[in-house]
Amino acid sequence: MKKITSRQKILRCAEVLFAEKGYDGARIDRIASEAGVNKALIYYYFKSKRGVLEELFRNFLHESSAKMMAYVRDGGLDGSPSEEAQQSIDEYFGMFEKKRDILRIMLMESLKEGGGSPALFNLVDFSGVLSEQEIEYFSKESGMSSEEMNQMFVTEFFTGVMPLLAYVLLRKRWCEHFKVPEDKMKKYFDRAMDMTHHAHHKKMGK
Amino acid sequence: MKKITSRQKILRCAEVLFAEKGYDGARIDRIASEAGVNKALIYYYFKSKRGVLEELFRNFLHESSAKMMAYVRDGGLDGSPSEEAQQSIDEYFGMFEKKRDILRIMLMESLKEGGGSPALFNLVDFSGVLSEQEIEYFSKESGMSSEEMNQMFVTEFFTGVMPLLAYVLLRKRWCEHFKVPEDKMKKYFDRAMDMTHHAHHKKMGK
Amino acid sequence: MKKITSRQKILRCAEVLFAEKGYDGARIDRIASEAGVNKALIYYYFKSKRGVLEELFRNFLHESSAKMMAYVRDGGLDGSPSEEAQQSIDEYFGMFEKKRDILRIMLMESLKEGGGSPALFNLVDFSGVLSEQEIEYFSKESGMSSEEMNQMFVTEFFTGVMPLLAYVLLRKRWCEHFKVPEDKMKKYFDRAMDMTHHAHHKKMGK
Amino acid sequence: MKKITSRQKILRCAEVLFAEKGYDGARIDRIASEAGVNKALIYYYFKSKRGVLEELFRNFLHESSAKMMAYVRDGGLDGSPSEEAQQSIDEYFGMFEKKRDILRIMLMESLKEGGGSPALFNLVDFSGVLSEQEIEYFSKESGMSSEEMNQMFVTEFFTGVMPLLAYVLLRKRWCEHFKVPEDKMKKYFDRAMDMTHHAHHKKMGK
DNA sequence: TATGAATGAGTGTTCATTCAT
DNA sequence: TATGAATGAACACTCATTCAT
Repeated sequence: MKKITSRQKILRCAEVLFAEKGYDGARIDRIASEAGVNKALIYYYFKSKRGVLEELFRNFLHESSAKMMAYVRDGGLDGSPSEEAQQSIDEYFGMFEKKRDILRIMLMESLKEGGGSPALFNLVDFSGVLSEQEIEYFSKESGMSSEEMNQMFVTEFFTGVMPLLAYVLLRKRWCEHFKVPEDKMKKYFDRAMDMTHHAHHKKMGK
Repeated sequence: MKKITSRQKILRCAEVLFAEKGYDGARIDRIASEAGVNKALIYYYFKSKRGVLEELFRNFLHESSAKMMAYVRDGGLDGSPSEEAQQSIDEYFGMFEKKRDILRIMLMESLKEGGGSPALFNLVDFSGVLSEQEIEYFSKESGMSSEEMNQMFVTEFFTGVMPLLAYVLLRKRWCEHFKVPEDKMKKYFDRAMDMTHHAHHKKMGK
Repeated sequence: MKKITSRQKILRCAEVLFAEKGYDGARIDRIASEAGVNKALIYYYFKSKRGVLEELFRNFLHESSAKMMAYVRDGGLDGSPSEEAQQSIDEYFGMFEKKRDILRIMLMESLKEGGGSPALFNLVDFSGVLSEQEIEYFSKESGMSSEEMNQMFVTEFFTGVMPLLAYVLLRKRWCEHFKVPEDKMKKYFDRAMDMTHHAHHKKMGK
Repeated sequence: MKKITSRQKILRCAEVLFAEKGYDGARIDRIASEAGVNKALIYYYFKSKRGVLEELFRNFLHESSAKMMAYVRDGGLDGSPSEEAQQSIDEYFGMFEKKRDILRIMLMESLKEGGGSPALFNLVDFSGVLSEQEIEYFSKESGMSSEEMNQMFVTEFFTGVMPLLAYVLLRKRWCEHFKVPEDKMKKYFDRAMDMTHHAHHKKMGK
C-alpha cells in the first residue's frame, strides 16, 4: 500500500551496488538505471555520490544505536540480563543479518587507511549514543572502572562483533570454497562462538 | 647495496596505495609518480592494474603458505606443539603485522560480493598448499574426521584469524577514536584473546 | 508600500548574477534561490534563460532610448545645446551609473564574435528610435551629410561612450589594482575626458 | 617546416572558440575536435579548462610586456619620442590587431564582477614589467610625480587604449550594423582619435 | 501563481591502457 | 628497460527545461 518513493529506490539500489562492488567500484549510472530513475535525480536528493553513502550510514546508525540503547536501558549490561534485555540483544544481532549490505560497505570503508574514525566503531561505542549522565550512571551501577570498560569494548568488538560480522559477510563464499552446506556451516560457527566468546561470557556471569 | 629495481618500487607503492584507498580507489598514475617511474612501465611489467594486484597477492600467498606449511610439518597440529612448531606459528602470526597492507587489501577485496573465492581463505586453508597425499597423511595422523577438520577451520578463521586481522588493521584508528594508548590497547586485545580463543585451545590441549 | 512581485525579484537577481558571472556563467538555479522563488516560476514568466536576458535588454533600451530621444528633441544636437538638452544629456549619462549591471552584460554579450548586431550600438544609434521622417528632418536641420553623421556616431561611440563605459565598469577594480582612492580616480578620469573628448566638443561648438 | 605540435593546435583553437563564445560558452569537446586531438590530451597538457585560458593569457602578457618594455627603454615616454620608440609603439599597437582574439577574451573576463584584478590592466601598467629601480629612474627622468603618472595611466587607458580596443573588437559588427565599408570606418575612427586623444598628445608634446 | 519532482543532453574531468620511439 | 604523447570509454556531476499538481 505504501508508495515506494524514488528517493527510497535510489538508497536501496545504492546499498546493493556499493555492497557488490565497493563504494569506489560502484557507478552512479548503474544505481540510477537499476533504480529506474534519472541519474540527475540522485543529485537532486543527495548532493553527491558520497552523499548517498553518508545517508545510508546515517540511517543505519540511527537504527542500530536505537537498538543498542534499548539493550543498555533494559539492563543488558548489569549482571544477569533480563528477558527484555535478551530480546533487545537478539534484535541487535538480528540486524547483522538484515543489514548485511550496509555493514559490508561500512567495513570496507573502515579498512581504508585514509579516512576518519570508522562508523563501524559505533557498533560497540555507546558514548555517541547515551548522554554523559547516563554513561556515568551506568558505569557506577555496573561498578566498572574506565579500564574495565575499555577492556570490555575491546573484547566485545574483536572477539564478539568481528567474528559475527565476518561470518555474516563471508559465510556464503566460505561454503562455496570449502564445499560445506550453509546449515552445517552455521553449526560450526555457533559452536566456535560457544567455545570461545560465549564461554568467556558464561564464566564471567557466574 | 642491493639495488631496488623499478619493478620492486612499483609493487611497493601499489601495495601502499591500494591499502590506503582500496583497489578501485587507487590510481595507476599515482602509483607511477609515487614510484618515480613512467606509467607505461607498469604495463610493461604487469599487464594491467589487476595484474599488479595479482602479483602482490601471489607473492604474499607464496610466503604465507610456506610459513603455514612449515608449521604443519613441524607437527604444529598434532597434540602438543613442539618448540619448532611454536616458532613457526609465531613467524606466521608475525606476518600479520609485517604484511598488514596486503592483508588489508585482501580483506577489502574479499568483502566485495561479486568476485571469486577470496584469497583470504588461503590463510587457513592448506588444501591449496599441501598435496592430497600430505593432507590424507596428516588427517590420518591427527585422527580428525572431515567434520572435525571443518570445525577446526571455522574456529581458527573466525575466532582466531579474524580478530587478529581486525586488531592489526583497525588498532590505530581504534586508539584514536577511544583515546587509548597503543600499548594499553595491545594489553586489552591480548587479554581478550586469552580469555576466548586461547582459553579454548588450552582446554583442548589438555 | 509597493509590493515587489516575484517577476521583478527574478529580473533583479538575474541582472546581478549575469553581471557577476556573465550570461553563460550564471545559473538559473542560483537566480531562483537568490530571488527566493521556485526555478520553474522563471520559466512561467520568461520562456527561457535567454528570455530573461532579452527582457532585461528590452527594459533597458526602452528607458535609454526614451532619454536619448528627449535629448535629440530638446535640440541637443543642433549647435549650442539648450538648458533642457543639457539636463537630458546629464540624465542620459547618469544612466550609465545606475544601469551599470545591464551595460556590463550588454558589453560582454556584444564582445562575443558569434551573435547578431550588439544591442550596445543602440546607445548611439537613434535610427532604431526615431522615425525616418524625424531623422531626415533632423539631418536637414543640423545640415549634416550622411558622412558627417557617420563620423559623429563613430566619434561619440568610440571616444565618448566607450571610455565612459569602461570607466564605469572597471573603475572599482582599477582603484584596487593601482591603489588609488575612488574620488581621485574620478578626478583623473574627468580630466582625461576634458582633455580629449570634451576638448574636441568645445572646439566644434565654437 | 616547423612542426605544429598538438599543444599549439589546442591553444590556437581554444583562443578562437573562447573569443567566439566567451570562456563559459566555449566547450572543451569542441576545442578538442576542432584541434583534431583527443579531449583528454587537453587535460594532459593543461590541467583544466581554466588552465588553458591562463596559458593563453600568460603567453600574451609575455609578448605584450616585452613590447611595452622596449618602448619605454627606447625612451618612448620622455619628451619627443625617438624613431626607435615610434617603431616600438607601432609594434605595440599592431598587436591589438594581431592578438584581437585574446584581447577579446581578456576584456570579456575582465568585465565579470567576480574575479581578481583584470589581466587587461597590464596593458598600461609597467609596474609589473619593469624593476623598481627602472621605474624610479624613469619617473625621475621624466620629472613626473606619482599623481601625474596616475593621471597619465588613466588617460592612456581610458581614452587611448579602450577606444582602440573597442574599435578592433567591434569594428566588423559596427560596419554591418551601420552599413559602412571597413575602409571608411577606419577613416572615421582615425579621425576621431586624431581629434581627441592624439590632439591632446600633440598639445602636450609642444 | 507557485512548486517539488523529474529528465535529456551535455560538461568538465579522469582513467586504464596503448603506441611510437 | 624506459618514456612522452595520445586515446576511448567512462566518470561524477550539472544545467536548462518540463511536468504534474
